[in-house]
Amino acid sequence: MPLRPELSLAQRKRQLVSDELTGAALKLLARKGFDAVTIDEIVLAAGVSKRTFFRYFASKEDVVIQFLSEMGASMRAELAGRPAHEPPSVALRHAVWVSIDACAGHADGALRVVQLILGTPPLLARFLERQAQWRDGLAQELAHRLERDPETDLYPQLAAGMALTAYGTVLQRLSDSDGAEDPATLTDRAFAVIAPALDTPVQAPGPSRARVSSSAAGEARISRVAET
Amino acid sequence: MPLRPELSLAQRKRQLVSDELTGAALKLLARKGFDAVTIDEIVLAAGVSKRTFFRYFASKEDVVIQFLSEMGASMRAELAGRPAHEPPSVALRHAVWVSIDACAGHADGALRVVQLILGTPPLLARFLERQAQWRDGLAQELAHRLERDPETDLYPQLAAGMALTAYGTVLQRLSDSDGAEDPATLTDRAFAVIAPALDTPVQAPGPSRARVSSSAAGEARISRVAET
DNA sequence: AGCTCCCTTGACACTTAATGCCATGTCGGG
DNA sequence: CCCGACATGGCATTAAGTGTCAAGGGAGCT
Repeated sequence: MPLRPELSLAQRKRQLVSDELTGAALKLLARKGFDAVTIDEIVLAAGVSKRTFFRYFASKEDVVIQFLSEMGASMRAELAGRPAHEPPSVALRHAVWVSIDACAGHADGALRVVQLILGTPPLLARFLERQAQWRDGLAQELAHRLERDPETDLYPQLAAGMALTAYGTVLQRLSDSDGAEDPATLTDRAFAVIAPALDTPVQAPGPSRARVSSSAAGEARISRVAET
Repeated sequence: MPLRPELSLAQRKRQLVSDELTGAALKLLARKGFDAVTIDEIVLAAGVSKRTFFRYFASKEDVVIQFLSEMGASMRAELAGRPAHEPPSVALRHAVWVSIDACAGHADGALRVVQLILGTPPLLARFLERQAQWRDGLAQELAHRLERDPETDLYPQLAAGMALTAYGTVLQRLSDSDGAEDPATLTDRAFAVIAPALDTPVQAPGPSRARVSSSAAGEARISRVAET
C-alpha cells in the first residue's frame, strides 16, 4: 500500500537519479566548461546509461536550465499571492525577488551556475527562452490581477517583460561582481527605474490616444513614428 | 587591378553563395518547419556541399537568425544618429522602429521569417540571445549619450532592455495577427507604456535612495525587499 | 507463494549536426 | 608561366539526440 508514503518510492527513486545526474553534470560543467564536457562523461560520473540521461533531460542545456526552472512557477505563484491592492511595481518586485534570492542567497553554487549560464552562449539562449515562458505566465497573472484584456492591452506583456529585464540585469551584475554587490539593493534600484512605467495607470487603448507621459523630464510626448 | 570595383568580385561571389543558401534554407524551413529540414536538403537545393554550408553559417539556426542580423547594428546606428536633445523614449523608439519596419514593411516574407522564429523554440532561443547582444550595444550607446556610468548606473541596461521588450512585444503581436495590426501604432502604444520609466531623470544611485516613484497610482514606494 | 502489469533501465543501431583535414580548382599578381 | 591566397568538395570523425527492444524489479491480485 504505497498509497501515501509521502511519495511513491518509485518517484523518490526517480528523483534520486535526477539529482545524481544534475549533481554530476553541474560539477563537471562548472569545472571544465560547457562544451568541453560530453554527455558520456556525465553519465559515467552519475553511473547511468546515456539513454537514461535523455529520459530525464531533453538536452545537455536542460540539465543546467532545469536547475533554475521551478523559479518560473515560484515567481508566478508569488505574484498571484501578493495582495490585490499592491501596485504592480511592488508585487512584481516581490515576485522577481524570490528567484533572485534563490540564486544569490542559497549559499551553494547557485551563483556559479548563474555565471556559467550567463557566460555560455547556448545556455544563455536556452535561459532566455525559458524566461520568455515565465514572461507569458507573469503577463497572464498580471492581466487577471488588473483586469486588463491581454488581447488588446499591451501593458501586461510589457510590464512582465520589464520586470524580467530588471531580473536579468540584476543577475548580470551579481554575476559580474562575483556576488559582491547586494542583491536586495540591486533589485530595489532596478525596480526604482522601471516603476514609473509599471505604476502609470490607465493607458486607454482607444483610437485617439494622444496623451502625455507622466515623465518628469517634461519632454517625451506621444507622436507617430510614421515614415521616417 | 581589382582595387576598387566596388567589391572584390571574390566577395561578390561569396555574397552570391550566401544568398543562394539563405534563400533555399528559408524557403524549405518556412514550408516544412525547422526540424523537418536537414542541412543536406538545404545544400542540395542550393547546389553546394554540406561542408561549404558550415563555412557560411555556424549552425542551422544561424541561417535564419543572420537574416535579421544586421538589424542590431542598424538599431544602434540609428540611436547614435538621433539628436542629442531627444529624450530616451523617442530616440529608442526610432531606433527600434528601423528593425520593426524592416520586418513588417519589407513586403517579402520577412513576416513569415518572424513567425517561424517566434514559433520555433530553438530559433527563438538564438534570437533572444542575439537580442541580448543588441541590448548591450544599445546600453553602451545610451550610457555615452546620457553620460551615465554603466559600471554604477543600472539605467542604460534597463532602458535598452525595456526598449527591446517593446520590440519583442510588437513583433509578437505582428506575428500573432499575421500582419493585420499596424506596426507603427503598436510601436507607439508600446513606447507610451514604457516611456514614463525611460524619461524619468536622475535616479541618483547614492546610499540613501529612499525616494518616491513618479507613479500616479499614489502607492508604489521604494522599500527594502529584504528577508521576506 | 505465483502471477501479471507497468515502469524503468540498459544496450544497440541509427540519423543528424558540426568540425578537422587534405586535395583540388581558380583567380590574380609577379 | 609560375605562385600564393582563397574557396570548394569529399572524407572521416565526434557528439547530440531518438527509436526500438529485451531484461529487471517492484506493486497489486489471487
